[in-house]
Amino acid sequence: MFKDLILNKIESAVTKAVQAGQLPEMEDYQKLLRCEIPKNAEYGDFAVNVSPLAKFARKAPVQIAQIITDNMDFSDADVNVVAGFINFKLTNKVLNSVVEEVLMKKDMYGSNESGKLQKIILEYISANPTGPLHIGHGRWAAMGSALANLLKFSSYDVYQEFYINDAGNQINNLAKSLWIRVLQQMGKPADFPADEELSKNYYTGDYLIETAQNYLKENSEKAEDFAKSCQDVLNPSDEIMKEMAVYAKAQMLKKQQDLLANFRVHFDNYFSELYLHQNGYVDACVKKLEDAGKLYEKDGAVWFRSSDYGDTQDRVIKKNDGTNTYLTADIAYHYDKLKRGFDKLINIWGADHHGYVARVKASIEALGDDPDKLEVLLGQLVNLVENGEQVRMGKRTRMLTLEDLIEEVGVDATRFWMIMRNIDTTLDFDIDLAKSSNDENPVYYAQYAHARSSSILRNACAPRVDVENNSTLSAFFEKEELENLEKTADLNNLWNDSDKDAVSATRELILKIENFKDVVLVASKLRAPYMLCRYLLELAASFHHFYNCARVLNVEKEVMKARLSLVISTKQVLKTALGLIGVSAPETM
RNA sequence: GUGCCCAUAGCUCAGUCGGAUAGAGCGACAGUCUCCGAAGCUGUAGGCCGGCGGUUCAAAUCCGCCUGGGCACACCA
Repeated sequence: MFKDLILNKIESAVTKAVQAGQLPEMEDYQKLLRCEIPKNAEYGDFAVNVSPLAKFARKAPVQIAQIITDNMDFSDADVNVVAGFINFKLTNKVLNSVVEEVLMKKDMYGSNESGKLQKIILEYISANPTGPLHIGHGRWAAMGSALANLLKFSSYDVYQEFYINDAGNQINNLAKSLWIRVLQQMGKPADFPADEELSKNYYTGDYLIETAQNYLKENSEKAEDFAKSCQDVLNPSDEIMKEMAVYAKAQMLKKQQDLLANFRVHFDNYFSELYLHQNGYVDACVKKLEDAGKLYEKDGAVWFRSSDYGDTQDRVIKKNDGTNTYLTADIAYHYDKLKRGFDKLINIWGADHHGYVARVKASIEALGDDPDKLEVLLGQLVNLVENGEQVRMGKRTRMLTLEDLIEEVGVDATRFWMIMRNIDTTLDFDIDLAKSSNDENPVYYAQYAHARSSSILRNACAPRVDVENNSTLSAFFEKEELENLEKTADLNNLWNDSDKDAVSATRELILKIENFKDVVLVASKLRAPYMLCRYLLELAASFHHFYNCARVLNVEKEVMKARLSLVISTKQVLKTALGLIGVSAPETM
């Protein structure tokens, strides 16, 4: 990366200056220096502000900048000093090397090794298998999968997991609800309680009707027997409950999984909460906390001393009816993750769960591990906007599921919009905009750049029509010729154009391509896939600008070869970046 | 009431460890297709970075207080 290269040059220049007595010894001064891209391109391609050194060097920033520059030997850039800034403008030769690098590394261009050896388990969505995924889940789904791609690209060893909350009361409610739907489908008198309080314990949405139909298709005889034996419709026997629970859970999970696959989200594992209970993991974990002296009894319940570890208060781990709380299973789950040998536990949680972070971290520490291994990304929620107004997800208005949304706006647009914003700002998802295939929709802007680059490459190899003579001309290039451009193209031809705009657009585009490496690195470090979206829009803009300033085809042959090399590089980076966020890179649109 | 997050152009948002004149997109206005895809490009207008203090050579950025919004404060999951 050029940024690193420049900082290295500065460091050796400083060393030289210190030896020459022009600058005093400065401890850890490197930390103060940052290589950045100037907002104003007139200053150059990169800049380093040396003002922070003024205090230690006891000199004015301009002087320091001048001393460093005088001691610098840097043939790859024009260097100049403005105030406390050292500005760098790279030579064309170095810019050529960027294009060469992309052509050589192809799919791997932009990847880095910063995450080497770190084993990460990334947990996200983790919905109850009690109904369809909603739009909020969609944000975690898109972000989580994009983050996984991104981290892998930075050489992290990423394992993606979905925690199924398939134990507890909600499942009983699901089973009861399915039973009512099954009876209804059999034509028997059955309905949810009319009382509003009581009906809260049922899933009254239509989606269980289909599940009931499927159940009857496969189990009609069994259902008849159940129906005969059932005395109280609202309180079926344990046998019926178990049957309904197992069936409903499996169906709901299957539906969720199918939808996620369609949404380009792939988990390495679906981890069942029930499994934790059934294998005694939860009890074992409670025992371990007890042995560590971190539990006590009060009011008939068992409490965990989470406040010993920074939580605002202690938490109940066993209710006075003897059953575990949700937290208990969660503690066991995270303990299990650690036992599986992961270095980092990254969770994506909705902001409404932020209160849980402290207690789960507390449990990790109480169980003798490092709480900093747990990294929770708290995501703000999604507001749906339609016709310029917020669609409340409440009971009265229509229920829009993730499936509905994807059907309405498509996978690409949904994913892009879900990832586009920083995770800690509330996302306004404007359905009308996301659906629109016009210039208001950023997804198409990025994809269009890819389609356009593809189109140029197609045209380069296609026979041409001579309108004046109504005859056919041969193509500019054979396919093989294009594939071997990195060997035959002389990239110096990028810079021969007397048109200043063409040259500066070329510079801008190449620098943007080079910037990709830095974006991947920073976005990985900050766990911020939204940066990829912003980058894509910037890269697309640079490409469109280049396209309008510099003709690629039907110019002098050597110029064509050089510019086609750049088009191929751009197309590659667009494709890689789109791939990381799970959005398709179309050849045509 | 307490804790977490947020407040930047008419709207939606960037601004990575404090640094040069605060940036995009949309919307508005004005240009631009006998030429590789006009889903594009070029230009103009638009800002007391919610308010007040503080730290600093330097604050949208850090600290304190205030205002306005979101979320959470269960022996629910």
